[in-house]
Amino acid sequence: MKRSHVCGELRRSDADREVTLTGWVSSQRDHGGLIFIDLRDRWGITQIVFDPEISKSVIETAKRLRMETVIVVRGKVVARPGKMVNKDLATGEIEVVVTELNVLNESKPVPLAVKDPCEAMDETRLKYRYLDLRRPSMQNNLILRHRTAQCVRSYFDNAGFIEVETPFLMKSTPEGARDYLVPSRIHKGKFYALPQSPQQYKQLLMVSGYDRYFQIVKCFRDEDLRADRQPEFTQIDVEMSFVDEDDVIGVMEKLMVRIFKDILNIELKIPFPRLNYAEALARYGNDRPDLRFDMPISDITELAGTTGFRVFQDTVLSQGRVRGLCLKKRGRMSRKQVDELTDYAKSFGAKGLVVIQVTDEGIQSPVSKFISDEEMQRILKPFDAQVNDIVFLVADSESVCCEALGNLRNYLARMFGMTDNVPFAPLWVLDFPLLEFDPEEKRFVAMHHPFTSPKPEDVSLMDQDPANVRARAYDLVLNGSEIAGGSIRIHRSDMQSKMFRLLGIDEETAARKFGFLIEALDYGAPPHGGIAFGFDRLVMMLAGESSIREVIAFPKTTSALSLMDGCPSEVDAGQLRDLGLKLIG
RNA sequence: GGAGCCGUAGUUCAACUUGGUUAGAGCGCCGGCCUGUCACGCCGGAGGCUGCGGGUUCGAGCCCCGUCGGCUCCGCCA
Repeated sequence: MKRSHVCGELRRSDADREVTLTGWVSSQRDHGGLIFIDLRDRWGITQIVFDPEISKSVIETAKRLRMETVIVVRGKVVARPGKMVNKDLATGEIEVVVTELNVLNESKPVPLAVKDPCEAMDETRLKYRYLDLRRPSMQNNLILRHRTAQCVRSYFDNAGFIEVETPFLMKSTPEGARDYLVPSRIHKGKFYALPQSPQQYKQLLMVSGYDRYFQIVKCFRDEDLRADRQPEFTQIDVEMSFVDEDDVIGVMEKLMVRIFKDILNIELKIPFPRLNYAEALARYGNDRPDLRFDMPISDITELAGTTGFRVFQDTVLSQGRVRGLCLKKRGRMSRKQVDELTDYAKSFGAKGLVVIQVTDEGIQSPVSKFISDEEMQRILKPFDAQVNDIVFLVADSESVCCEALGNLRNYLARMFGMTDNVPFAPLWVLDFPLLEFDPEEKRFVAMHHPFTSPKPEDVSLMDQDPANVRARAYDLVLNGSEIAGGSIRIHRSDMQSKMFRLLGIDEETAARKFGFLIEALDYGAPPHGGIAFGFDRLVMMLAGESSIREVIAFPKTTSALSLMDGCPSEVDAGQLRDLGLKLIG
C-alpha cells in the first residue's frame, strides 16, 4: 500500500475520497467501540477513526497500536459535522474512516515524548536526537533552515554570484581559532586542517577572476562552545571583486530584505543604520549593540570628578571614566533588585554600581550623603532623569565601564521586556581597529583577520601608531548578536607583507604559512572584499530560538560531544599505525 | 582553565522548613471498562544502585569531598 496523500493535506473538499495514509501513531483515544488515532508525518496530523462496525479484525489491530508505531491505513475521507471539527488542526474539518490497516513497524516505548512543547531534558533530546527531530517544532525549524538556504541560493544566483566549493582539507594556518587537524596517512607526521573559513580560497578565487562568489559552507573551530557557537557551523561565504564597503553592504542588505520577506513576511527597511566602532562602544558599551531599545550610555567623568564622592575623584585621578545609563519610567527598585544588578555589574569587573533612584519623594541613593543636591542635579542632567527613572553609574577603567554597562543595558532590557515591541533591529558597525594588542602574546593581532585592508587615510599610522589604524571592516549586527562580518581585503603583496610584519610574523614564517596567497597577490590580484554570514545564528533568530542547537539537526553538547553517536571516540590501533600516530599519556 | 545551576521510575518532576516510616505524582508501558474523542475519561498493575566513587552520621536522595555528564556564563572564539 503506497500513500496517496500526506497527513497535513486533506481538506473538506476531499470528502468521500478513498485515500491511503502513512505515518506515526501520535495519540490513541480508545473508546471501547470507536478508536481515534492522530496519525503524524512531517506535513501534519490527520485523525483516523476505527469503527467496530466496519471491520472487527482491523479494530483488534488498532487496539494494540502503541505510540510511535508506523502504520499505513486505507479509508474514506469523511467531513466532520460542525461540532466535531477540530480548529487546532489544519486537517480538522475531516477524518479518515479506516477500512484497512497495516503495521509497518512497531516502536518500543519511547524515551522522550514526541510532542510540543518539548518536555525532555537536553541530554535525553540529544541522545535520542532522531526522536527529538520528529517533534513538529524541530521539523519546522529544519524546514525553515532549508527554505532560508534556498532563498539565499536563489538570491545570489539572481545577483550573478556563483557557488564554488572549496576544500575541507587545507593547510593549517596560524592566527585565529584553534584548528581541527586531520592526520595524513600518505605523508606521515603531516596534517591537514579543517577550514575555520574558506578565507584564503575565496581570495584566490578573486585572483582567478571568479568575481561574485558565494558558498553555503561548513566551517570548523576547535574552541569552547556557547549557546550560539558549535565546533562545526555553517557560513554564507561571499566575496566580490572591484568593490568597496558600500557594494558589499548593499548586496547583503538586499539579501536580508529578501530573506525576511520570504521567510517571515517582514519588511526590513534599508539602508540599515550604521555606527562606527568607537561610537558603538561609547554609546552602547559593545561593538554589537542591541538597537531594539535605546537606553544609551553617557560619560559624566568631568561632572563626577568635581563631586565630593571619593570613588569618583579617585577614578578620575587614575585616568578612569564615570559612565552610566538611565532606566526610564520603571519606578522604584527594591533593595534586592539593586543588589542583584550590582552583583551582575561586578561579574564584569566593576568594583560597584552606583544606583540613583529618582522618586516623587526625591533622590534616593547610597551616595547622596557624599554628593550635594546641586552636584546631584548636574550629574543627572545628561540622563534627563525624571521621577520614576533610575540612573546606574560605573566608575572604572574605560573597558570595564563599557563591559559592565553594556551588559547591564542588555540585562535591564531583558528584565523589563524592552525588546518585545521591535522584532528585528539590524545595523552595521564600521571602522573597527585593524589591530588589537594581545597582552598574552605581547604583540598586535588582527582584530578581524590578517588579510583585512587598513583604511587608506590611516596607512601612514601603521608604523608609529598601529593601535589607531582603522580597518575597512564591517559587521552586521542583529538584536545584539553579530551575524556577519567582513572586510575589504589587502590585494597587494607589499601591503600584505607590511601587515604580517606588524603582526610580528617574520618573512620566513609568512612565506611558509601564507606564501601561496602572498605570491598570488603578485599576479594581478584585483581589489576585492567580502563577508561571512553566520547561517546558524540567522536561522536561529528567524525561528525565534535562543540556541543554534535548535536549528542544527545533529549538534554537539557544550563539551563538544555527540551524545547520540558517542563521538569523539577511540580508534583502532591499526588506524593509528596507518597514520603514523602514537598516543601519549 | 574558571564560576553558577542541574542529574531521583522508560520519561518529566516531587520528596520542604531542619538528615529519620515502605522515595511519591503526571505522561508512557501492561491489564480491564467505555461508540465522538482530539491532553478522551474511569479502575487496577508493573516499574527505582536517587549519575558514579568516597566521606561524615546510629541513620544520607538530602550534608561534605572527588568524579562523570547536561545547560548558562567568563576566558577563548582572526
